[in-house]
Amino acid sequence: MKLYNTLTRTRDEFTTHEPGVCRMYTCGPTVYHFAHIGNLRTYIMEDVLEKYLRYTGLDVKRCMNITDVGHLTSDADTGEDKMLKGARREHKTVMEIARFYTDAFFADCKKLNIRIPDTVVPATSKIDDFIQMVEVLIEKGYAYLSGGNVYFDTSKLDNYYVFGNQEAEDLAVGVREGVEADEAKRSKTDFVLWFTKSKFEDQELKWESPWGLGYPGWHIECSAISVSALGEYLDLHCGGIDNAFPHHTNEIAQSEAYLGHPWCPQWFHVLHLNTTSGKMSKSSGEFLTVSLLEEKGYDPMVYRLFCLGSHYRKSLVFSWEGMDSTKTAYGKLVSRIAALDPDAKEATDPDAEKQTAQALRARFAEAMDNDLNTALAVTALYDVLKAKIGDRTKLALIGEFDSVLSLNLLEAAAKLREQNRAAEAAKKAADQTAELAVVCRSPEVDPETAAEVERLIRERADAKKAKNFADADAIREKLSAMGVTLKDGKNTVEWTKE
RNA sequence: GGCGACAUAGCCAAGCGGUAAGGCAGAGGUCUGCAAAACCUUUAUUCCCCAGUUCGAUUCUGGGUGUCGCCUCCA
Repeated sequence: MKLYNTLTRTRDEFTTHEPGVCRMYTCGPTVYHFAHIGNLRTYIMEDVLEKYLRYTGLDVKRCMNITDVGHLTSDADTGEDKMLKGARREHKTVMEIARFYTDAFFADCKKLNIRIPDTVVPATSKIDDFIQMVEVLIEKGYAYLSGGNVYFDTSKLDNYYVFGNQEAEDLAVGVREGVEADEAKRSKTDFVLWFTKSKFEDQELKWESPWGLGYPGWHIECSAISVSALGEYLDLHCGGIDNAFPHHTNEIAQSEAYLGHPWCPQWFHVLHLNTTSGKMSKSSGEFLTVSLLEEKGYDPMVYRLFCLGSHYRKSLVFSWEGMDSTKTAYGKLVSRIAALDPDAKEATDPDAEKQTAQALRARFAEAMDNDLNTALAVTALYDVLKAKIGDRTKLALIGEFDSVLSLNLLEAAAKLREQNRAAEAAKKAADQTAELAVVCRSPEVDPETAAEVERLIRERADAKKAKNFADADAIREKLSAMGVTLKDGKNTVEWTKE
């Protein structure tokens, strides 16, 4: 498989240190707020990558950290979030807040079919490891104490800017407002390993350390957690593109200084989800969550398909128009799969069938092998549907591909097939008795509304029978205003509600 | 100021030197009192602009233009 590597800036053949095993690390969320769908784009793409690596037969050992320390009370997010405000009002501790948003994050992952990594490590559970790593860095001469904090000395490295061709002099310190140069640093690229002088006044979590009461720097947690969970040789490190610098750059500096040898050869970065006005972020712009998408009537799978429709290394612009078109596409895809017969007869020419299936499989693999081309992998789904092979083979292939894409295709199709069967039965019964059957296709509608809708539908049917089409259309208009869509059959009317 | 990415139909999007996938929307058709849904058919002589390399460039090179991101909160 070829995968773009931010370190080499080329698409490299993906290899692992130990054959057959892939050690994969993912930067997890900072749990002081709900994850927005832009954060989740990165996790979706990483999830597809992990699942595809498994699909190719690799034993993936994956670890993710949870940042529950150090950034919980920065000034960027004061008073913005009601939950956080509420938590404060209710005198909840920072740990309770972290717990709450960690659970919320995993709940979102579940909705989006994102597999939870084997090992999930909250930063606060590994403070001893961080301290030990910082001690070693000081011992080895890579770190120094200044102004109460421990800093990493970037001047000790031969190559610090691994992800860019930037020179230290070209870095503009304080480009962003509110960022001040730290006078205690020897060099402006140095970064903090351990704080005892908190820059956040209400920092709640502090631990004893050889350098005094304090808390770890932002970068040390990923280095320490990764080494302790996955060992000295990592195969693949993932994260959002914004982490490339400074977070990942600093991780490499720390880890390699600590280990004394090269650490991770392959870096996978997902580009951002943008809104039309710019980047979606916690501190600015539109903030969209999975729950909000659901409230607006979008199945989380629609968002997953939206993400899969474009390449992870291109920034993706979110739009409601795009979501609508994806929603339609997803619905059609599921209904085409539902139309396949799971009990279809065996193929008449099994060899030809096998050959075609193999070609389709190859097309899927070729797409994914080519730097995770998920858009083409989705197209492979359509290729399966169009192929001249039996329904059972089609369903098997779709199931196989969906073990990687995780769009819930088979489950959604089975559900729809069940609904179709029920509607079919009602239709048959109606045809026999020649009485109108009203079939509701939106089971979540409350009984009162459903009864009212049914009453109107019957009224309309009577008007139609009397050839009073104006009244019939008026009733349909009324229903349409209620968000109800009708589908007329011979002796049945099926309806759905938004 | 420095570093980096991207530009393909009305919209989203693939394409990695051999003559423009796929999805959505649109158009035409079947069905229907009219609709809706579903299904079938159809939709880019051309890929931001200008040079160059090549038998051949959307793909490679150089130069423009535009959009976006990063430069110590960020996925």
